[in-house]
Amino acid sequence: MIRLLLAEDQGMVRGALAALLELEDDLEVVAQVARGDEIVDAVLEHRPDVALLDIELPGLDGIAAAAEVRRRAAQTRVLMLTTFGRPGYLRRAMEAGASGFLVKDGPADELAAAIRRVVGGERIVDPALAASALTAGENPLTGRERDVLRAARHGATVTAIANELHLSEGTVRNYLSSSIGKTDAANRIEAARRADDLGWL
Amino acid sequence: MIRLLLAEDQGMVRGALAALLELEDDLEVVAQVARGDEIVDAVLEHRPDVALLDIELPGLDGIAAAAEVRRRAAQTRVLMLTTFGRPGYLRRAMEAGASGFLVKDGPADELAAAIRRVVGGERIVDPALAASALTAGENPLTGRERDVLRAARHGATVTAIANELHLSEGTVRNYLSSSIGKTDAANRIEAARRADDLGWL
DNA sequence: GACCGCCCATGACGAACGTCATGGGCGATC
DNA sequence: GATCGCCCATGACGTTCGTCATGGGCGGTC
Repeated sequence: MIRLLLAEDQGMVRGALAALLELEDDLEVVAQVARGDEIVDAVLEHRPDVALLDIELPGLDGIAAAAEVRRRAAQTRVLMLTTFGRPGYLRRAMEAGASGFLVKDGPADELAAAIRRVVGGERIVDPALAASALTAGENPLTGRERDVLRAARHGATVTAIANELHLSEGTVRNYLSSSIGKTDAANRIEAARRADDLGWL
Repeated sequence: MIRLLLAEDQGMVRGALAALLELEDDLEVVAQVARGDEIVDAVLEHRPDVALLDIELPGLDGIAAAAEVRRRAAQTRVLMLTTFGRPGYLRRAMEAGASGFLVKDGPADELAAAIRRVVGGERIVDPALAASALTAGENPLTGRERDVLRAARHGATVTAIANELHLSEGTVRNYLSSSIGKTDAANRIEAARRADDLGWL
């Protein structure tokens, strides 16, 4: 019997996935959590064989939780399950020690199959996603560049960003300019969008 | 036996929801589709009692599909099931003739309960969402204002928008300006974001 | 027929943005 | 100890953005 932990913030999706997995004779959902910061405690308490983690979760993102799980409960394998197949997500998930990376777009029967393969020691990666992760390359943004792009995502002005990050306005413009260059964008918004799509933020 | 059609673009979520619903003795999923433009044909072919529709679907959005279903197969009731509880979505879904509106955030057992109530002739709406739909009011944007905001969402420049919509640049700036005013925003990006959050685009 | 809202356009002006040059401080690398 | 990357800052310059005034065309309403 393969014991599973399920971390997913949308209640209906979480319940539905649990129903789907319980249909399989060899799978058993032993814990469900809705927040990223509840993952580690639940893993330590229930000791699942596989932790199925969404990435975008309240409290703590799934990738950070994955790293923590690997560190504190090495016998639990981590399988990421996400809506967004962003190259940077895949890269970071793998660096965090995940055993696999699935996008929710795929067919439903792929999930149980992937879980069994992960338990068998395999690492699961969507080939197309792996290719785009390789061509996209490393995240070229520096820490501050990520900061200003994150702040600029929803249309904040230079003044607002400067206040938020305690920087001078000129410095903010400089970081925005270099970020725009690195993302091949025409302006801050396109830069933020591209960086986000690549999982760089 | 309540016969269901399921429209949802993410394969794993669709399969999982089907598994969840099949657990109920009185529910039966008779058709599943991944695209909005496949909904009407599938409804006409399978004649479900309830069509469970996601809103953001490829091909045709779920609200437009709902209107079409009401028109061509009036005995099939429509229950919207979406990730985003946007006031404008709710309003438009109801205007399109939907019998209910659920967000995926809710508990999984709410889904089957809502389906049974919809079959019984009730209309299901999240109270909090209904309140925000009422306070948000009608969509104040004109057709062209929506057009330029949609085009501006991802950082397109005035020149790019003007070319895309075959307008002069001054006209585009005017529409952006009025949209910014109506959304209480400081710039085009914030305006686009707010309008999007309210389901106005 | 007057009025109103939406459409489209032009011109002008101040504010914000994106770029470039320049420079100092700091830790890591060689 | 020199080099390099990242951090932060300033000043200057040209471009784009957001606003306002103004006006014509067009369809619907009172």
